[in-house]
Amino acid sequence: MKNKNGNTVPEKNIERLLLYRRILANLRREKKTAVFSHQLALMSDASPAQVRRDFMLIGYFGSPVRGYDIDQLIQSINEFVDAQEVQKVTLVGVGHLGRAILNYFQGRSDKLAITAAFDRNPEKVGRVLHGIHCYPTERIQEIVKAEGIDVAIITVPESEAQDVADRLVQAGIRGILNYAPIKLNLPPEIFVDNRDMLLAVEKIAFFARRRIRKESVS
Amino acid sequence: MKNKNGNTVPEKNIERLLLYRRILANLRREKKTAVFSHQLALMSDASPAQVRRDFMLIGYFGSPVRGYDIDQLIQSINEFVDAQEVQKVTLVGVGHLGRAILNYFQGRSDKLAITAAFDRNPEKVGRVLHGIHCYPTERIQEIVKAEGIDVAIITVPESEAQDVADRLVQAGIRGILNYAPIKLNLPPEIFVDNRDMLLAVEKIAFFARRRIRKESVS
DNA sequence: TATCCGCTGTGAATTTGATAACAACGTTAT
DNA sequence: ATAACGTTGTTATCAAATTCACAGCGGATA
Ligand SMILES: NC(=O)c1ccc[n+]([C@@H]2O[C@H](COP(=O)([O-])OP(=O)(O)OC[C@H]3O[C@@H](n4cnc5c(N)ncnc54)[C@H](O)[C@@H]3O)[C@@H](O)[C@H]2O)c1
Ligand SMILES: NC(=O)c1ccc[n+]([C@@H]2O[C@H](COP(=O)([O-])OP(=O)(O)OC[C@H]3O[C@@H](n4cnc5c(N)ncnc54)[C@H](O)[C@@H]3O)[C@@H](O)[C@H]2O)c1
Repeated sequence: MKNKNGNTVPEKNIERLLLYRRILANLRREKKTAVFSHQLALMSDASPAQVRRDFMLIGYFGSPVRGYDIDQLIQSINEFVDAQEVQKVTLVGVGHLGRAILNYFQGRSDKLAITAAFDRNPEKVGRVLHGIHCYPTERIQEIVKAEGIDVAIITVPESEAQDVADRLVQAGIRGILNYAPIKLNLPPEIFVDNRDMLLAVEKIAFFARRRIRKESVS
Repeated sequence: MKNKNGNTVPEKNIERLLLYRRILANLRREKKTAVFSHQLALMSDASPAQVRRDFMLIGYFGSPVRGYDIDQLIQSINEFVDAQEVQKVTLVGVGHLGRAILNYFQGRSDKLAITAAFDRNPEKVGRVLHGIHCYPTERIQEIVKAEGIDVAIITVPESEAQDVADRLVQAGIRGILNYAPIKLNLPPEIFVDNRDMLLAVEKIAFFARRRIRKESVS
């Protein structure tokens, strides 16, 4: 969690870098080859100064005349945020939400791959859903360790989430994306991101009433 | 948009207040009647001082001896964040993700209700999914206006999202929860929250790799 | 009674994050 | 030539968010 200067990298910087990367990939598809900070700023709801600061962080330098070379910039972001090899991801709880996510994830990233799913429902175990093999929950320890998976997505019911999380951590997982509406109690070195759709709608409902002009990204 | 002191309310404060409310509701179910700031802090990953500051914002005062009365505190948060009447929500795109969300949402909130869904697939139109009637996309304008819906959840494919968002705004929507991986171009008074699962996993993968194991001191 | 205790509410201090501002520098126009 | 231009990298400034730290208080203790 330290950058080359020995300081910790703030979460927000990483979020923005990942967003820039997606935008850049789209621009490249449109045959663009270079971009200025103010253009990226518009497309990402950041300020031009912030865009430039973010690129300072990863040590990429643009040209005052041509701006940022899109291919090189993507490459620099890749080097900063990606692992050397593909990082493996697992999903636990192949229900409504789990299947939607498996479906969405497929082929979207070349540096992340969901390589196994788990469920405790015997009807789902053994099947292949959206290209992913589904194993029984009991085999989490075995398979996560064998495959070297280090990120997990939890989409089991609220009541099961803590238990599943404990097993995953036991098996060596380092980061969790948790969709169950509950705070997981885990050791501090595990990076957890909670995604609660109900809290999100409640927040939007609040600001929709109050007419705040703002856009948030996550 | 303004609190009692005339200042705009930061998004983060609202997020935390909504989280406290959920935690408080759980505590009440366990027959607890009061809680201290340091207890809430533990359960919400905030600091005790921050918890107290958040309650300053909504003007609720606890007792140094008994702490915060759970029922009263919930009531105060309700008064601050909830609308007078139920706020109506719609969902557009009843696919994998859309159905998962309809399923999850049902009966979870008494101040928010999904009262209509939309899809352009004739097979889905006219059906009732998870208790919600599904209408054709062409009727967005008509039904959103008639029902007075002011928040929308977008779960259509990327290529359709901007068009759907434009229609919704046209129909009077004030806030959008957008699950399509694209930045919506909308007037600034519309509150938009983008939820991108892929960016989330990328971020977690980054910190999962980099997070330093905290050594326990013995 | 007097003393101690643990918590709240909050002003002040600190930390963190965002913006402004500008020197430096190729490019273009004249 | 050289002046004007537009953008970058970066420092200085500003703003927001968080934490600190402590007065004040009601209850418990002796
Ligand atoms: N954050 C969001 O946007 C959002 C949206 C919808 C649902 N959710 C949450 O996601 C979770 C799943 O929702 P859903 O609608 O997909 O539910 P679901 O019932 O359709 O799916 C749950 C799946 O988990 C499996 N499961 C249950 N216990 C398990 C265990 N111990 N180990 C492995 N698998 C187990 C079940 O067999 C089932 O396949 C719930 O916690 C729900 O609250 C979140
Ligand atoms: N952020 C996340 O976590 C996440 C996860 C999964 C999917 N997604 C995104 O959510 C969206 C939906 O994903 P999905 O897996 O449910 O896809 P899906 O194909 O299963 O569902 C899409 C639905 O939208 C309907 N639709 C298409 N065009 C429409 C239009 N113009 N008006 C109304 N309805 C229309 C289709 O008929 C279908 O029912 C996609 O944009 C996907 O990228 C996001």
